[in-house]
Amino acid sequence: MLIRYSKIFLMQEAILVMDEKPRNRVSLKDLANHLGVSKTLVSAVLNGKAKQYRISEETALMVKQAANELHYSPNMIAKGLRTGNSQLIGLIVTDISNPFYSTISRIIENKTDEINYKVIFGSSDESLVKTRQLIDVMLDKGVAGLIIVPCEGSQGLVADLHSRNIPVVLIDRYFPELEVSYSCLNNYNATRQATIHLIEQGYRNISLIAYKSSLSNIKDRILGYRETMVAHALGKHVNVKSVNIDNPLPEVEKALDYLIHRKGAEAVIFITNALLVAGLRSLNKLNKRIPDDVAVVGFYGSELFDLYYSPITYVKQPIEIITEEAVNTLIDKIKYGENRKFSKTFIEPELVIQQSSVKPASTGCN
Amino acid sequence: MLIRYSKIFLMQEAILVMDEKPRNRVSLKDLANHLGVSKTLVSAVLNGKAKQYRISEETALMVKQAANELHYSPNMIAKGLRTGNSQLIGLIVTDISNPFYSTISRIIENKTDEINYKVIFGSSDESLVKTRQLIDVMLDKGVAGLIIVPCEGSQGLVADLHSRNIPVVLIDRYFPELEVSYSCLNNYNATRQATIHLIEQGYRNISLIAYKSSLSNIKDRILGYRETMVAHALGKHVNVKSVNIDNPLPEVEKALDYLIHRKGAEAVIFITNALLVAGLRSLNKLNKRIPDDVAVVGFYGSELFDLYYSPITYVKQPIEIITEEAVNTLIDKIKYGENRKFSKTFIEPELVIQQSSVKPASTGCN
DNA sequence: CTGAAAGCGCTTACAG
DNA sequence: CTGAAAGCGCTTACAG
Repeated sequence: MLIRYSKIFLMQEAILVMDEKPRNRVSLKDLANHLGVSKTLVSAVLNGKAKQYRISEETALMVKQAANELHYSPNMIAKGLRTGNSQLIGLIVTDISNPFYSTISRIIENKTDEINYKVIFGSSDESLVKTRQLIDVMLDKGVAGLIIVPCEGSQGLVADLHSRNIPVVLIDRYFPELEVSYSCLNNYNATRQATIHLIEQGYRNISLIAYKSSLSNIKDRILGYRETMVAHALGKHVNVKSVNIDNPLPEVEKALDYLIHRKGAEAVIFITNALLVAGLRSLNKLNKRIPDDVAVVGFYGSELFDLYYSPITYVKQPIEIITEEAVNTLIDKIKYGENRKFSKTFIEPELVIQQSSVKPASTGCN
Repeated sequence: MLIRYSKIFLMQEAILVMDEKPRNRVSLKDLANHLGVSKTLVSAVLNGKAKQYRISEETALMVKQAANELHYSPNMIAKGLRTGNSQLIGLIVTDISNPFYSTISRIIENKTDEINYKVIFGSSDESLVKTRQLIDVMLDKGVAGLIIVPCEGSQGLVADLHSRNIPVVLIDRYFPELEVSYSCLNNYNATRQATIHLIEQGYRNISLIAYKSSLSNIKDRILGYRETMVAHALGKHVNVKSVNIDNPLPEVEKALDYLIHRKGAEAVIFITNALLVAGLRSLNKLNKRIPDDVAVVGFYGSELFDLYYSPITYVKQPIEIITEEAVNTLIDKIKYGENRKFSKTFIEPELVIQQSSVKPASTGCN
């Protein structure tokens, strides 16, 4: 084995002396010349248009065989330039290193693989400027369409894309004022379910910790909680604390301290994964036990939460379904044009109930 | 606001009647015509070659202004076809939804952004076939180079890339028999440090749980443990259990049961994050407390492990440094050719010591 | 200082 | 059934 590779290196060095970049790709022209036919013919056969061009089966077979033998593989850049389709789609998320978004990326990868598209991604970090830059670069690269987790204030960018008839689908968040397709969790129902569950467990004084944000997902989550509380005549216990999106820990700690000690909170809903992590840290620091001192419901649980001393109840997002819907919509748009139809999708959440929200020595349902 | 967007939609519909795809990008030609100059001139100016072509400053300024006003932005596909550089780099990881690899992706994104490259990614799922397909597709898309987490048995593919003089850098794993650049953790030292730490804590009967794999990172981790044990005259306590890479949970459980009950293991090192998670689940099930019944050291900790009832000691990978080194090497190769230099980099790990590996009622160091 | 022309590797009317 | 030619939007010798 070792010897074999050494050999390759020796050969390689020899080649290098002659030519710095021996990227010996065989082109359509090479193939055509080799066979003594025209590029048109080869192109037609290799694109499965032999029938349409009424090319004889023998000829077609000959071309295909040669293509295999010579390891011909089409230059997608040239193809893209000619057809205007690079077989690339752009994905703009908040941060690819966030497991939620990397999971979305993976699902998009799987779905687009089937139709031979590749994904180029970018992280916006919730920045409008970065989002704009990413969109521009991706368009320059010739993406056929975009899937975007839109940041706050990016309505204009998205509307612009739409008005230029560029296929775009929003995911995770949407803009109610825009007629741009999206696929999201039903965030209203998510906190609604969480709240009802806590009420059924016998909790009354239920608080919610959120982000300061005008994004649809955040607003809907707050609304779902608030309206459910009011509907159960618990309006007087509605307490929403909104913290800054970056470095939420100190604010969360202060909020929890306040909610528990001043407001008598018996249960807290954390509406994002990062808030939950900050919340658990804070509760440890405040020496509060879950669920004995305070019940907890989170969002989008990591499997590690199952290992917590008090496994955490959380709102599960059917990410796979949400994402697949977005991809399907995008593919549809790429095929038939952006403005053909406007698809809004809300996927229902699932509440995974674990120990953290179950009332100890349960007093039963109300 | 709402009204403004409605208006846009109405206009849009009007346009649509006339033309299905009004992608009104302005091209170099458009710009040249608009200005009454040649494409050559415009191209030179916009590529910062005004000086080189001795173009007057006024002319250059005029061109730049017009480019801004008309929102000209170069078609990278055309540019890529002509120059043979698509400003794209390919990233092949095991699974982009794995936080370790998505973190790598993010760092690569940041680094390549600086030089205006975009990343297309693909997940190999440790499959040779998928790896081959991904490489082919990415090459077809014209990537300027590749960063690869190579799966088992992919030496041939990597060597082939190298011999075709395609810039490639391996990350996380390497093939000692290939002269292909890589950037990895010093895995030997990682388990070495972990083992020494446990020995210093007074543990003697230390086991290790690994994957069945011939990959360098796995082999080095096992070796680091084994040799350190032997060096401390603990060879008789060397116990390595290797489980299957997919669905490790049942095997890990069986292994732990055996190691603890038959072999009297006092401490266990889990050499990947997934193994650690499986290990914690299993220990819970076996009713073993950490570190009282058994001490634990893991790899690449999630911040959630800090929240565990017994915060987990783990080997921290300086992912940022490892990745940046890989990117720098790749960029270098893209600029100067793959075979210019062969860079092997091992980054030193850092052991983050927490409660899970600290001997209770400590008997001190040996 | 500036422009006409060729060509990157494809596809697609068009002509035969 | 098959091929010559144009053209996608760029860059780069080359000529002036």
